Amino acid sequence: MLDDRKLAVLRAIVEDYVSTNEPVGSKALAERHNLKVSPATVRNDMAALEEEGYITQPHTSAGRVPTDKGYRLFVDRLSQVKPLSAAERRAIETFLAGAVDLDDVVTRTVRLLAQLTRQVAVVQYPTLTRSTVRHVELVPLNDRRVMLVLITNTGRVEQRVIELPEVVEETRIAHLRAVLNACLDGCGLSTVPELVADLPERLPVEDRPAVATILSVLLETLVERHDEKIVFAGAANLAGADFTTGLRDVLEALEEQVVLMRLLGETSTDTPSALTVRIGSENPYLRGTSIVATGYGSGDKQLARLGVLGPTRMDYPVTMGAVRAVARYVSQILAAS
Amino acid sequence: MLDDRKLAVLRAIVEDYVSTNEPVGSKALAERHNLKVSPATVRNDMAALEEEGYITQPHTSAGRVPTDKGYRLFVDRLSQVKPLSAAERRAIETFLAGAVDLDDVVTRTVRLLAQLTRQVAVVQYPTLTRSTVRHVELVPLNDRRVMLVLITNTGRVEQRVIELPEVVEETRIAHLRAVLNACLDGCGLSTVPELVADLPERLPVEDRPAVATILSVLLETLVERHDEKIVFAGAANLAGADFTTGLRDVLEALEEQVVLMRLLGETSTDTPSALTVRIGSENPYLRGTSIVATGYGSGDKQLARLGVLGPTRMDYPVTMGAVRAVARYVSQILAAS
DNA sequence: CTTGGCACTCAGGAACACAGAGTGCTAGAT
DNA sequence: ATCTAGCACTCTGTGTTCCTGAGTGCCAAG
Repeated sequence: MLDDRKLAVLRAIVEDYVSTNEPVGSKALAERHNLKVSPATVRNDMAALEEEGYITQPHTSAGRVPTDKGYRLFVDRLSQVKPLSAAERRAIETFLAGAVDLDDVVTRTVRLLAQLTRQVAVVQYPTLTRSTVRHVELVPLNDRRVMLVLITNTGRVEQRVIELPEVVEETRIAHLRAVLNACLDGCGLSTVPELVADLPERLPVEDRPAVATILSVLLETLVERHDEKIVFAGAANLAGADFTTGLRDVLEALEEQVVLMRLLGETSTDTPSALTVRIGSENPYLRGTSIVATGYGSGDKQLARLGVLGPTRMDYPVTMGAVRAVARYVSQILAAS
Repeated sequence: MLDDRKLAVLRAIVEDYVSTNEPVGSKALAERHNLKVSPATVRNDMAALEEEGYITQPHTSAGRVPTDKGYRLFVDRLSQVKPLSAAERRAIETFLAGAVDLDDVVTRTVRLLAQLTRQVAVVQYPTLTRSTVRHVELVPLNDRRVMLVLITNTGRVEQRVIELPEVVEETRIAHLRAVLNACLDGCGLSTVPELVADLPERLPVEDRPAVATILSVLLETLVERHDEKIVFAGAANLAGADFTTGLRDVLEALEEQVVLMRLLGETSTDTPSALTVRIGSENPYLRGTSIVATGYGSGDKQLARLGVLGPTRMDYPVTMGAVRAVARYVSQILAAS
């Protein structure tokens, strides 16, 4: 039903349309790609492809344009992820190498990816719940206030100022800190609630109000950042592109953490390190855009996701190559630190 | 040369043009605002105003449009900052009240301001250099690594992982921490370099390499964040507006910390709490946009600036009211915490 | 199954006319 | 001295028409 030549025609249509942004006709197609057949033959194939829903024409007697379904087939079967050039690889390495902390890694990554793909890049902060506790610190600020600092193995630091219900001596605070660390060090964040559940009972009764306050803040910190922050960069790249859905909608989505989260997160599959591509109407919101995403993280644990958002008419092989490469480098950086 | 009526005409032109986005003609003007003169008279005044450069016509025989100079006069002499409605004030209060830490305050503020003005809001993080040290913490991670945490009176926390040149016992670290805090607590960040200058000499010689490493990181932390981060929100509001300079340029500027910094920062004057307005070509970059900004901060110290960026054709009285109100509320919040 | 030929369709651009809004100017009214 | 009314003029924006060219679908021959 779809023989090799028809697939070749589809591939050619996608490639031409992506690079020219104009509906591609049978004649130009037969010339530019050396299919060794006449335009008329190409037309027949096109008719078949249109019949199947892979391409469409904006108006009667214009060239053809790929549909979402067409792009899908192209991505799945007709294209290969394009590796980056050596120069690009070097650029990535040097750019990411200079990062000083987690914030910096994320910021650099998102900018890098935006620049590399000339699209909007989106990076999710490593999710706390999959991280482990490296250290808990209680810093007395004065006799009624302590600062809780939670450090994770990904280098992320969360802090909260806590008002205590009563004056607590520094030595008690120090003791509590020791207990907390003994209890939590190295444990997964998601296990923290169980681990601290019986903690108040194991401490002197006079400390319980203060402990309860501190623990509730600790748990709140864990919950609050449960689905983690997402940052983006490269919004300027939207200016040129034309979206079927309004530009406004896209910009709004970018500032709406929840929407972004779903766009990125819902793509996660059994093998999170695989590239996932969502094309146009496959997206839950933002029907007019495509998303190329993948997981990243230190070692074998996937911590979070990053990706690129752009118009459906996008150079998928190149974009996929860039996303994959950046994800790998970031994972390396995170593993090293 | 510019009598009261001419000024009234200019005010009317600005107001009409801002609300309709169309060049305003003499007839409509004479009707809508009850200047009690005929269109012909208005025309004479308009001719005078154009002569002086306050208004211009896009093409012969179209209505008039204010020039940058016209807006400037309007802002300086013809308009009053419009206070917010009671409902808006309540909204601000409740929205900002829920903030849990400095990051949260800034994030909420910038979103609030964007929503309130329907423009792009820009908020600069409180500058470290004007803050004071509240606490320095050294957290041993293992025998070769410590984490340096610097807490300021604005609630900002900076942290760095430090690789020590040699193994240092925990007790030594604790001692150094005590010394550092005794030395720095409550001091202005800008005075830190002098204060720690002779510190190595006052400590046992065997600790010096480690101390030197730690101090250099501490100083680096101070310097690096010297000009602070700027965040923005409300980019979606750009979608509707039309900029003389391209939309792309504006989006690029928003992601370019340095440019934003200058746009916000260079407006600072002797009295930083005053509203500053830069109109169109008065801006160093981004000629086609206007910026309404002001300082904010706890107490009488101005810590940083916040503001709004939008098209030159902007409702200045309303925008100025919103910026002023938000700045005041944020200052309150910061002072309270 | 492929190819060449042919009639058909439609978007986009050029040429044109025209209505409407707005102006500048001058002469009269206050 | 200033305001007003009238009038001729100048534009932009819009609607109409026409035309070209790219591209198609179909059919009959290779």
